Amino acid sequence: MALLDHLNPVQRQAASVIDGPVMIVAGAGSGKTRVLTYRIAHLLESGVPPYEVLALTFTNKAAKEMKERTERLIGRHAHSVWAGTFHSIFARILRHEAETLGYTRSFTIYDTDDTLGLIKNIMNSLGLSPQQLNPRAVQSRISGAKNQMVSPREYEELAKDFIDQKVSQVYSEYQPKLHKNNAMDFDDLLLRPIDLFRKHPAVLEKYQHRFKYVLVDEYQDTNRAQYVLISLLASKFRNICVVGDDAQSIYAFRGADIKNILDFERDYPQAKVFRLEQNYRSTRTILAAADAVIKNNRNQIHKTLWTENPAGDPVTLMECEDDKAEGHTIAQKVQEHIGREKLNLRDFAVLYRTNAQSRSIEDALRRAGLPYVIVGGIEFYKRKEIKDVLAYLRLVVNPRDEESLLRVINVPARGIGDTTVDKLIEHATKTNLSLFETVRQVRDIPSVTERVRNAVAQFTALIAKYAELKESMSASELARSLVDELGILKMYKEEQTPESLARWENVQELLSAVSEFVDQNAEKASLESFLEEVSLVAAVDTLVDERNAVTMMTLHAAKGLEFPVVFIAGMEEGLFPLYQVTPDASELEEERRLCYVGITRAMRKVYMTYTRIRYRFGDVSYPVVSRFVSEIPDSLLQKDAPRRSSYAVETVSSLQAARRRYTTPAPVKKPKPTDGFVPDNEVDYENESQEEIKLRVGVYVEHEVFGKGKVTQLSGRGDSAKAVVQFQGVGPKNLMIKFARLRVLGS
DNA sequence: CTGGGGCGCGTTTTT
DNA sequence: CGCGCCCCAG
Repeated sequence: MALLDHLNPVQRQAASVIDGPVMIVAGAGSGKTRVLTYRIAHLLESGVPPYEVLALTFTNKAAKEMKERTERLIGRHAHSVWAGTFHSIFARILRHEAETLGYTRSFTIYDTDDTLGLIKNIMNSLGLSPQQLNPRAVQSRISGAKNQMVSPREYEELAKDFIDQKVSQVYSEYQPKLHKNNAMDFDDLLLRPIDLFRKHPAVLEKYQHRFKYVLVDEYQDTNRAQYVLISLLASKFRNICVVGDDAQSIYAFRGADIKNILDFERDYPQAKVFRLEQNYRSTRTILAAADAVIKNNRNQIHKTLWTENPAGDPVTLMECEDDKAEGHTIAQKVQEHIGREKLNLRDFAVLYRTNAQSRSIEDALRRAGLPYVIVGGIEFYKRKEIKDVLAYLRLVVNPRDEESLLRVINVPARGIGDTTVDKLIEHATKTNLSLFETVRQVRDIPSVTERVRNAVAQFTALIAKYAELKESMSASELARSLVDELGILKMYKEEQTPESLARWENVQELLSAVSEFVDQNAEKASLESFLEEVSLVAAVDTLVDERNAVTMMTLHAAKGLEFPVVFIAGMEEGLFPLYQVTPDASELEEERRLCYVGITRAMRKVYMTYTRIRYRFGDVSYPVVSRFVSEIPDSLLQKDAPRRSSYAVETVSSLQAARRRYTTPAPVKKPKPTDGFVPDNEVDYENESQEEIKLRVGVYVEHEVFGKGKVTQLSGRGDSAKAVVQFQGVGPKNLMIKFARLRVLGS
């Protein structure tokens, strides 16, 4: 049987037209990835060398899946295909061409936290206080401008209002500063290649020949810069194939332009367009519900998705008293399903609009003993202790990286305080030297005391030492040795709080991640490449399929995934659709597309929940059910009886909760889940809850630091529960129970 | 210069 | 409600 015989007729055509521009409009669940992989396989079978094929995606996970599936079809040959995210592919190209652009190939990639820090520093030097101008707003405007390819100069001309003028000032400093730091932000990873290609036609031509066949996944999510980049690369051979679904465009907020997909036929008049409209994933009811919602969008290419699947169950809507009841209801439904059908925990997904919603659901699942994984949330690589170590590694690789320098110059505390740092910066500005140079020549600054000079000198010697060791040590040896020398692990270990122990674990986890990276990438495993990979991992990338657990994530993170049973929590006006004031039409349409994405993740069953009382920002609201629910006809909807909140006695799962909150292993290659909970043998839950229950006023307890004492007062519930304990010889202390690790001694 | 405590702030979604 | 940041005391 020939390769393409496994496809339906439209899929087959879409996969077999090799030359010229092709657009595949692929509805949800219509076998998009299948077509893409078969298309690549077919290209290779037709004699196209794998290294001439470039497949661009938005997440590493999607790229990896595409590659693996192609390899499964036609073998190792497919391994040399260039498949990756926009950002990682162009970062790779930029490493090769860095010198042409005035960077070194060791340039650092700044994530949003790093750039925010940079923006704050610039604002500070310009005398702009964060009160008068929110640094985050500045950041978002600068990034927006860059996505639209508006230069600092152009921005200045366009800036009319007061805020834009200030932003313009910052932007004008920002870009040169990045360059000076030998650093690029996420936007630069797309913009600098455009610069490169435009200024150096020979380089462009080299890559045009390199990538004769370009495929783009999730084309509806491309922004202006990505669009230009694709056009440049494909303009010579015009073998470009884009796949997308305008109904699933959910990233307009960060510059994705739905016009890119709508205009494809105009850009490439000879383009062949294929529509994949048969859905293989969902029941008829689910599709009908999704369609009923999306058709309220005016701005939409009309599509008729159909399926041969059975009608299936209606969508179930469940009203809950509050978020606690909501979590409880979800947990209960999961258990019901598992008791009734042959379903695994991994068959369930709980989707929500905002990460903040996860907590109450988490609590409920934990209480029900249901293992779960959270995709995203507070990410591993954004944790303070991790960022600190990474900043050292970055500095070793790229001493011009001023943000990293400032981050760690006094971490762990070595007596170089703000005053000293200000002096250093001032001196650097005056002498026009880089900050690292200035720091190296600290002896020339008279106002710095001898003691501080020595501290600074030691710091630079440390960095210099590792910069040299880098030539003879593997990345993992270097990281281990640096961390040891810094005494970071020791410091966290000695602090003996649950947070610090969790940080200790995280740093250990980071070191294992480096080792693993080195093991898996052999001679290619430079420190630079490790750092790059780390900067470019997305939350979804860390989702492990092997783990049997309920998956929790935002609706955004769920795109591209599918689950037999899907819960969408928080179907409330204001929350989903999310808005602060009155939403404008286009924002509302994006929210609606997000709802469409959510519903179409489900294969067999969709549950929606909403609450009558919602706690947000610490106060209450009494939301009304989301308009998206109302858009689903009654014939497809089944309303469950309202759920009361459960008034069961609350037990505080102290240690466990605290540790979990601060421990989030998610290393690079074979990542562990970003967050979650798996009952295991390490902790005895029974005992733990018992201790909690026994915690009453009058009881004697023991604390690791304060010693023995008597509980005199209890307040709060759940994670915020506190106890006042009268310690012998120490006096009264107000403690958060979840952190305090109190050992109950008896009455 | 460091650390702790208190205040005020924001809070969408992500490469 | 939780976190980050600032200020204050040591």
